[in-house]
Amino acid sequence: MAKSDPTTPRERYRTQVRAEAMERAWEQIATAGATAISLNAIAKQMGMSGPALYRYFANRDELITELVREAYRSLADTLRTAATDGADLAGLARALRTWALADPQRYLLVYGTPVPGYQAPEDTRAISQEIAVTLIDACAATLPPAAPGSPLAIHLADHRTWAADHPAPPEALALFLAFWTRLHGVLSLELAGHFTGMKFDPEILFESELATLLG
Amino acid sequence: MAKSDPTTPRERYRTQVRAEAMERAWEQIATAGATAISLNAIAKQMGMSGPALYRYFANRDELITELVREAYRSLADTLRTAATDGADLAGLARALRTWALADPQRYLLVYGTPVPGYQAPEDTRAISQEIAVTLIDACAATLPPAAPGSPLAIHLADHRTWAADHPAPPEALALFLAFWTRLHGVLSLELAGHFTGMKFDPEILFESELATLLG
DNA sequence: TGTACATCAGTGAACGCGCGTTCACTGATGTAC
DNA sequence: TGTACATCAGTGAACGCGCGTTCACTGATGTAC
Repeated sequence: MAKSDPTTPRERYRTQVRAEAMERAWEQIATAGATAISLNAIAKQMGMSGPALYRYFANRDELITELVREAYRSLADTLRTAATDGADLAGLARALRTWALADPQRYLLVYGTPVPGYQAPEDTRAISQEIAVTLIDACAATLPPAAPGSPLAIHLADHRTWAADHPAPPEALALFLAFWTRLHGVLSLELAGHFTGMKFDPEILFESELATLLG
Repeated sequence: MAKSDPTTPRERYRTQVRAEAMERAWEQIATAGATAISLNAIAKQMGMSGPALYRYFANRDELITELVREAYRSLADTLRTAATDGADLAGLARALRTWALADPQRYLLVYGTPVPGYQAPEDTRAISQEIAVTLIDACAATLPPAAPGSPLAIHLADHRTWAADHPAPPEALALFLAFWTRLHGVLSLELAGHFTGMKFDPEILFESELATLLG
């Protein structure tokens, strides 16, 4: 049993060190932003030499890719869990905001200004689509029975490959895009600090946008 | 006449070199993002030595500050000119989008993820307020006579210092915030490349959001 | 259980790079008499 | 108009820093007989 177990002690150690490195990477991101991620600095903070980390990551880009993947996965899981627990679109919106506020730089790594010189890998697109599908499901359930066909909805009826060809009515796709972009608008400005100094409460704005979305 | 002119040849030369340095800086931003701005690289591209630029900018932060100021000024002027020429809220929205698409990194420098380690100076707040006031004016003119007092509007009635205590009805302030955050939501995702791959037209989404805003 | 070997984690030195910034200096441009 | 001086632009060398990454090597951990 233990013999056939594919996770040898060495393999377990490897994943452990990788996990700790990514932990430190998140701390570094939280402090100085995604651009500042440095294998040397992470290694130093783990008490080991710079080149040692190259046993665990091929290079800096692979580390960033892993972080992006982890962030996407975390959000996808958060939303899917909420949906499974019976959350409606409003509940998903609040889950999204909670997730974003828990670690602003994690949100911005994925949805903020791209890290210069870094190209996101193809397979994150799959997770991104998974997130979209979860939200489109909730949008379809929220939709009033006879929603009017807006120009956007008409356009989307023929452009739904990005949504994994989700069979929802085009109005649900339109609702999802409004949901996504509006909440991102509030969240990204809030997380980037563009509301600090203005003395109003961003949460009220968020809730107001959400209420408008739900009609 | 020419004697009392305060712009001596030397001063004119100074402003000229400063202008060219900022030109190169914008090119550098367009290529590699705001984080990559480097006095040395700019100097080299101008055919002069690195330290020479320190005659024109106290340090890297002052250059960035000047770029931020220039971006804000450009947007403020663009919107004010459009408003003076009789543009309504929709016209201002399209002027904003045109301005953003003309130089995506310029938009992101101001409204994107903040440059790590850089603190924006106080006086940009004034230009930012000028932009807000221009838009709030247009929002007030767009507002239906008897707009309902949403929770957000009620909240904003007592929190309008950020809008330079604009005397518009709180519903106009609420409309401005929706205007700003929704259009930023679409624009920032578009400029950051989050719609590439999805095959739909972001402009249709932008126009759809705009139509919804105007009721 | 014990020995011989292979695997792999981690080190330190090194390469080349670019950065921000300071400083002493040259040479050209302006100013004052 | 011509000379003497002050101002200022730009240079090259230098400092210290951190980065990504490669490489030859040591030492510990596992594996096979």
